[in-house]
Amino acid sequence: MEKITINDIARLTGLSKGTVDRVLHNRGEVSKKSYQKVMDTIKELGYEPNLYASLLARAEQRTIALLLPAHEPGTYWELAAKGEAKAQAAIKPLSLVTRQFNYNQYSADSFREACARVLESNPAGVVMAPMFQYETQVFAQELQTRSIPYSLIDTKLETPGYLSFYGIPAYKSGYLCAAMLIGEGPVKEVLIVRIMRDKGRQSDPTVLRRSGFMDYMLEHNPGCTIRSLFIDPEDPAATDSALDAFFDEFPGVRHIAMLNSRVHLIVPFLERHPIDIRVVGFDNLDANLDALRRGTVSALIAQRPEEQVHQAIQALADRIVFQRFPEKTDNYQHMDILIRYNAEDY
Amino acid sequence: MEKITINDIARLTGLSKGTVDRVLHNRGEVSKKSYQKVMDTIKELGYEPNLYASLLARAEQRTIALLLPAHEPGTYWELAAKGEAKAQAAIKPLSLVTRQFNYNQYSADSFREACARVLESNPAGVVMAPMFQYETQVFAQELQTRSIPYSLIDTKLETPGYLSFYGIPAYKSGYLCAAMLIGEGPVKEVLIVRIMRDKGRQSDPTVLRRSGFMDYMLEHNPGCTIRSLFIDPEDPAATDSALDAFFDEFPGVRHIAMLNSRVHLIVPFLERHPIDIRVVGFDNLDANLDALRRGTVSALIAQRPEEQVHQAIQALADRIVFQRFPEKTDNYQHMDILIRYNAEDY
DNA sequence: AAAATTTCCGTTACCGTGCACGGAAATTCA
DNA sequence: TGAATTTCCGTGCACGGTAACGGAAATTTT
Repeated sequence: MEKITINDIARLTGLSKGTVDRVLHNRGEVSKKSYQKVMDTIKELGYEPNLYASLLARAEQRTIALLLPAHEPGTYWELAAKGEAKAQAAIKPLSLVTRQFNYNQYSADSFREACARVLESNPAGVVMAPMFQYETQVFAQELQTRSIPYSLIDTKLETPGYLSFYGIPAYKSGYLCAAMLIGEGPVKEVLIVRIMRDKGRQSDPTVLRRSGFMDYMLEHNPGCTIRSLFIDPEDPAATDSALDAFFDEFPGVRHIAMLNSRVHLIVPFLERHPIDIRVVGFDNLDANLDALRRGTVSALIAQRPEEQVHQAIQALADRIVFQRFPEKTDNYQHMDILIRYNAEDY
Repeated sequence: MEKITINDIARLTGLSKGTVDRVLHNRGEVSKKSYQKVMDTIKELGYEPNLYASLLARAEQRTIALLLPAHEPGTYWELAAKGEAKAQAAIKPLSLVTRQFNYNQYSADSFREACARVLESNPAGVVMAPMFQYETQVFAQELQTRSIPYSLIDTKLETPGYLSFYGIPAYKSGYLCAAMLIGEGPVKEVLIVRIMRDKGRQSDPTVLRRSGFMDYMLEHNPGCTIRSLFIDPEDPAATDSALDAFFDEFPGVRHIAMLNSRVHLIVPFLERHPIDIRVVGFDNLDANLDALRRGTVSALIAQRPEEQVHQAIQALADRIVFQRFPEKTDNYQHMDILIRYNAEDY
């Protein structure tokens, strides 16, 4: 089981390793005859280049671009950004670094502009959390022509030739949310609190999540009335009064779901009005975890965005450095259920 | 931002790279003074060895030994063994391989014998799931004198100089189990099904788990009667009749907990007797997951043993190859709550 | 046919570490 | 004090590829 090296090939073909190298990277300047001879004996001996030697000789640092929505402290995308740090450490020994590019998740223009910046940086790979179907496709197309591999996280938009996807199944997460909210028991009415800005937009995962929620309700609790209330994350006072007005009108509601990461927005209201309400939300933001530990929120469904970026970066690194392709393209992750008693070590 | 190499260190200290190398791998033959000087400038310049060059130069394979209880198909320890495969792939580029050594978890002799085999194989590191306090300490001692780093998983026994521990907090897991079983509601009586063989043994995590369970009951439901039933995993018929007898005597019981991974053992009984019983168990064995999906088991608390071995191996690899020490020695993992609706993508 | 190109290939100096080998300096022994 | 060890350290090759450089051979141009 001897290791075949480039020198063996050179010796056997009667050529020099310089020529063999030229063949391997087909950068020309080799006669047809020599080319064939080298290719043949490579195949015959099953030669495989030594990655380390190759990387050592090249010794350049390549970078993986991270294309994420801009994030304020304490918001969902900040969690994702945290995964970058972990991944950094892991890929550093591979001479890879990451670099983050942000865009405004409510502006396609800003996304386009961020894409341009990414391309300009000439990355070895890209991890992105896409929001805009069309723009993302255009970008993916461009990446493909430049043969830059890319992975998707969070939202799986249909784009050509992505290396891998990491995220939770959106529909099922809504279904699970409903199950956590009402269980099997009959409930007369539930409230879904939604974000005003999302009203027109209806991003893909939000729609799917709500549809999973609705289906669970239909299957397990068809008689239940589902009410909606829109709040403005920028305006806590308005949020409070909207909730006040809502409970004036529908005082019997005892179950609230929020299908996004913003459940902490309604926590102040809930804690001022000591009615026993069951509340289920998403994602392990610090503010959410605090509310969970205090008992104001009953359960959270968490999707570990840190893990998503971590794994996506890892997959890209494997592809870039080792030419390894992931076994599965679509990696749906486990949805974590957090309650008061298992949130501590999270 | 120039890359610091071993030559830079040599030049700056006025020594040769041979000496620097000896310091880096502390294989002696270096005077105290030189050692200090090298260490200082390494730290000062933030030198990090080039992985590729190192691997290229060495090109030998070292092995990490995995010391686990022997596992039949479909048992808890089989899950742990699965983590080995994942870790294999990750550490392969580091010229590391893993090798598994098994012992009978009910025989200290067999453990001792397995330890001997591990030592004989001269591993670069050891990951072990210990069961026997005394024997484990002896073994750990021996590893230390040979300066072989080791990590613990699953059960944290007090041993000298372990590199890291990965597992779930045993006490809290029992507490959580009780919470999942009865929630806040008052319950008159619950049944804990236990494994006969464990009766005398009382391994550390089992005791802690039960005590967490009891404390939750005491705090949230003091009036509840807690009954125990011992079953023999080797004898399904006896298990069935024991359960039959139990429910003849206490027909009112509607809540069952099993504080180990064997909840699947009582599933056949439960599915033949269509009483609406809430059942909570541990660990994502296939048989348990199936029962969960069918609704026979209400919830499982999973501890991802695959992750435990994976991370433990990774930590060891970091230590062995990069001389990097983990930030935290004790890594308590998150306890996953599995119910019917989030078990699919697990 | 000589000169000018072009094509093709071998040589060689790296890349950053690991480690065997041998020798100088310091220490211990006789 | 000289010999024998021991301690400590430098030298130099190996690991397997990469790519610049320059030169010989083949081809084209004048």
